[in-house]
Amino acid sequence: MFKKKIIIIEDQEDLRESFEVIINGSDKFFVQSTYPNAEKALREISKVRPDIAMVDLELPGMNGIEAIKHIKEKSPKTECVIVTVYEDSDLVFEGLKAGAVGYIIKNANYLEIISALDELVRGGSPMSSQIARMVIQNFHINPNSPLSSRETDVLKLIAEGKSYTQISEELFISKETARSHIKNIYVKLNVNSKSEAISKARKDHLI
Amino acid sequence: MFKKKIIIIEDQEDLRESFEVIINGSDKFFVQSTYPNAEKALREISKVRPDIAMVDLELPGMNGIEAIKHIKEKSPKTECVIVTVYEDSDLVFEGLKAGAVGYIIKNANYLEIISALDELVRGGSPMSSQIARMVIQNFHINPNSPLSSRETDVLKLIAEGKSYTQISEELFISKETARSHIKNIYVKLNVNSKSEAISKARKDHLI
DNA sequence: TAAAATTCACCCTTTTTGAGGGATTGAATT
DNA sequence: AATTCAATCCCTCAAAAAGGGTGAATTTTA
Repeated sequence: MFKKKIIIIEDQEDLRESFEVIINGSDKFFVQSTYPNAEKALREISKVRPDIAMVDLELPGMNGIEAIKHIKEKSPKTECVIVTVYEDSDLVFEGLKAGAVGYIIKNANYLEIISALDELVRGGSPMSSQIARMVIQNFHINPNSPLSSRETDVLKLIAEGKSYTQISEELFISKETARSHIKNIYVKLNVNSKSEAISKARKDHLI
Repeated sequence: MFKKKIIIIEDQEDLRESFEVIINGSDKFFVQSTYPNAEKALREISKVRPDIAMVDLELPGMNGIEAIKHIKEKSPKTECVIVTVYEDSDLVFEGLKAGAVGYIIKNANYLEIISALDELVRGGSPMSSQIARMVIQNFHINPNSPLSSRETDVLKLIAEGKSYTQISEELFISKETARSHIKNIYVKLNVNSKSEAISKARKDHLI
């Protein structure tokens, strides 16, 4: 088994060093290099290609969210872990959306850090259940939808880019019926085009 | 503080009863009623309106996934928890997508069950880090996209239902350029319409 | 330097869209 | 019993959009 190559992007020197010591003390991981900001890390990421990047969310210059996006662009196989003081914040959620697969709390102890990294390489995502809830709620549909179930069916197909004709074929109704539903959807959502309907539907989690 | 009202939908009588005993032994929860299948539960759900529904995934008749969907329709405020033997499966993931907010393993002990329910009422989602990974990977984009960044920009707008003209306006390019990009997208994705492009893009997490 | 990405133009035909109308049936609620 | 709502279907019309083909200039990047 090869040790997993890790880089650390963290502006606080003490933290950077304590993480390094802890990780280098393990038998599964080693720290390849550390960076005080995202810019310096991004300059080398393509050559270094680490297995794991630990990214602080609050960095001078480019913030952690943007850093994660760039890392995933330049080195897609690198798994990003958020390092944060705030256990449960929207910021962590943004980081996960940007491409991170989990996060580590700044004041975590040796065991917590190593076990989080362990979970990671075993294909898991270390995160609190609060964050997990935020994540899954993102693809739960809104139970207070103003639309009828048939209208929701139609809207889903609209969101897949289907035309009136295609929708009518998939739902075994006439094209005119599909158009009727769509007109009613427009009235209920207060929009007047497919694209507006899709935007509103996604924003309000109607589909 | 009122105790949280729970219903259990589980076909195995022994499990149903042991869950009931465990939960009724806690000071924060009580079992209002139990059901051996989804159909019977759904007949009463609108009147009972439990705070929490514990739903087995493998039920005779209607399965747990469908049951969860129906529960969320009829009683949106009821939080569904999956009860399953398989800790990490696509089935659990499907249940979460259907509207569940977490899951409990069938052979969990008293403490695990109560702490999972506790996490739930505190706004968390009890789940393993393996499941968490599956969940977040659902909104990570594919780093091996065949599309250029500009093409991806265009595709995102297509997925919002935008027309050639709207796309050109939003990206400050001419309509013909937008068409060019779209034609190239069609070739790269091997499709020949907007709807096909959207389907493929979503399936492959290109957007 | 060569390849890829980004930009734009003009040809063409067919389909779709959105805005107006209106109508019927059946189920659920009051 | 009355009424509302969902779901189904039909019509017209003009404007917009879509999709296919072909070619080419410019910039960026590997």
